[in-house]
Amino acid sequence: MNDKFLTPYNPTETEDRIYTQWKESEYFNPDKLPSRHRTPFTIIMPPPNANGHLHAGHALTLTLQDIFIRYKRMQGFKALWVPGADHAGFETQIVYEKKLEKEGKSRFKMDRDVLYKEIYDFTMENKKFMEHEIEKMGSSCDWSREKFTLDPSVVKEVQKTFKKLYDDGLVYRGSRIINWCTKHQTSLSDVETESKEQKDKLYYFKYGPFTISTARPETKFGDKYVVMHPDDARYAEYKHGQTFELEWINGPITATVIKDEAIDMAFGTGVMTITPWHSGIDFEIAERHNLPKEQIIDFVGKLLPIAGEFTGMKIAEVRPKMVEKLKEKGLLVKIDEEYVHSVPVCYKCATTIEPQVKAQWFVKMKPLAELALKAVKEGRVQFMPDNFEKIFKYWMENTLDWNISRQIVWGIPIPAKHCEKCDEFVVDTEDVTKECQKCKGAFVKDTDTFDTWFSSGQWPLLALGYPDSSDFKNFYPTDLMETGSDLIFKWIPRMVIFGLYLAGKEPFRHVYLHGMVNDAQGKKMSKSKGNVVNPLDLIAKYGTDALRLGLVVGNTPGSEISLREDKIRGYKNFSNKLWNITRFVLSSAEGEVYEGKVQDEELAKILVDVTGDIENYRLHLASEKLYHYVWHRFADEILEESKKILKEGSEEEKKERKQLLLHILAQVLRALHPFIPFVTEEIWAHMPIADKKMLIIEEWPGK
RNA sequence: GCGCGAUUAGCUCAGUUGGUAGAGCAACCCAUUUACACUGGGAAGGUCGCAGGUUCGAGUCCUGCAUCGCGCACCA
Repeated sequence: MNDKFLTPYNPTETEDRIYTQWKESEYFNPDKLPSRHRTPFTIIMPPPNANGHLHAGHALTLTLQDIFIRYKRMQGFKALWVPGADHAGFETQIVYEKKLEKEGKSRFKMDRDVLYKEIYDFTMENKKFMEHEIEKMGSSCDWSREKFTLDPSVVKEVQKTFKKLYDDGLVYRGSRIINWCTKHQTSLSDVETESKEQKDKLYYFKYGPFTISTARPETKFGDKYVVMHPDDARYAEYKHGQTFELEWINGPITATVIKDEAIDMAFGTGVMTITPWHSGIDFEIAERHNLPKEQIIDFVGKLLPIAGEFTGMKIAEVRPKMVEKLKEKGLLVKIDEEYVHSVPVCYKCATTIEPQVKAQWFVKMKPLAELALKAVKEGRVQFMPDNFEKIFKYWMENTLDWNISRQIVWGIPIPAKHCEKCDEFVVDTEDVTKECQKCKGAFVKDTDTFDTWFSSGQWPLLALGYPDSSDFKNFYPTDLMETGSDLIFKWIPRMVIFGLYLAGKEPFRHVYLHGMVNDAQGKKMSKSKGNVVNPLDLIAKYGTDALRLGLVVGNTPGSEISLREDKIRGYKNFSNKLWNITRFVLSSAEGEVYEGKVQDEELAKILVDVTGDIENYRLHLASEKLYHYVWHRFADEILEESKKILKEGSEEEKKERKQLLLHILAQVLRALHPFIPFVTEEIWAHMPIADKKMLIIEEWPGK
């Protein structure tokens, strides 16, 4: 027996060496697998952001995907797992802006090209860390196929998709209400905002014969339309279109009555004035009745000249001052101090979103969402756990047009131009149009970039080299998409849509969504709370195998998991237990070669069970069953009873028992390999088995 | 306001089709160098959130309620 089993298992010493062996074997590459591997099984890795280090959530997703890939590879599938890296437009730009802030710089004072180059270098540097960490997790992904979301071929294809959507009438440029982050100076899509509940004051003002209420008096300077529900009996005497004179903030104005069903009669007085430039609802009302829109607040959050004496002031400053002024004019009716409502905030900096009207590129979602909805209803895309199907459908039935323009440099440029003179625009992927056909003015390139999710949404296609590559022909549609449940809106629907729209086929058949990884007390990890767990620290202490098992056992699909160190420590002990079992088996069976003749019905039955569990995405059960069998059945009982047989049995009984021990150990190593690949591969190398291959391509033991 | 999820041992969580409650950790007792102390054996610990219902039988199915968490909407 090898002396190495005389000392406890050392993950740190083992893991990097084994990973190198796997890489050298080239078995991560499906084209290099032995001939028994014919039917493709494909997973596209959700590309981690290339702007920093991996967190616990990455550790979980990589573990789950690697388990499925290794399992399928052992079963004889032509397993492909495509790794990637995401430039993560807005998020990376924010990370870099924070870095600039620390250095006392601002991106708004920098040349665009210089800034782009700096973020590019920063990203390339961080991409290396991220890739190294994917390797540390034991991920058996095919590095020869790795893609980056800013690879020239990817950029080109994303721009072509934009052109195609435009030609098909599914992308349009429009001046519509958008979510504007005054800190980051960019528009955001609806999924890039969050709701924040807060308590504000609700002000009631006299507006001619009416009393209106508002939480945002500072937007009211230009309000000239007063709106009420057509069925509201209280205001039946006022007719739609009727005008009246009134005294308002900065003097007398003429206002018009508008009747619209969007008004909630139960709210406040049932009457409101509208500010179409700074409110989604008001914008819609204005659109319906063809009313003018006027900007009150500029893009940095300061009042425009329409505010008269308040021009140039910030919102927070203006609000009390103008309320005071209205009070002096006798127009303040009352103030409700306890008005609790939610406001949209930037999901990254929590700055309150200022709705603005701005010319942007939009994707017309309804016809595309219908494609996705149909695919899900027909079962061509299935969710695990299946309650996500309901959420997906609801979302697809209630889509808003998607703003894909971002006013940031870090991203894929939108291939469009507009005329300096008349604002005519043109989509130009080849950069050939120089002059406006309408007015002969000069065209300038759009400086906006795409929403990251516009390119990420096409990732299953792009990662496989859509449209012409052989990989795309061989491996699309993919089999499984494993990602966090928080991406059910941001990402999953967009991938389904683009897959169906561009390739005519759903991008994946199954979606497995894991829950968020929380700290030991079940609290969300965040830098501000200081409870962030770094997977690399855990790997250094307990080994990757232990971390992987700790993330998988008892973790049901979709539900949150509390990451506790004592649990991971327990699974480090399991690796060592397996190590010592091997020590006992190999020393007991010294000189014996595994003949593969014995069977063990009990184990065979468990392996059938485990196989069923994995097939049905019950990894938490599969892993626990194996753990329990190895520790409490194989070690505690079978090994113990073997001691007596090996000591007192006949020669025949001894030989049979040795074969049985080798058999169980071999089967258990195979079955555990997807879960704890390092220690099993290491032990496998010392098994007395003739003509064995590396464990990574050995046959899966269950039926 | 609408929707989703959770509520099971001290803690963190399993419990696949309804058939006398499980794991890991912690705590308790015993064993003291055993393949493994990163160990073994043992014992203890739960009216499965509450109230009804269906059933021969409910942690599991149905209804209602409560508490916690999350998402969406409104956000005048």
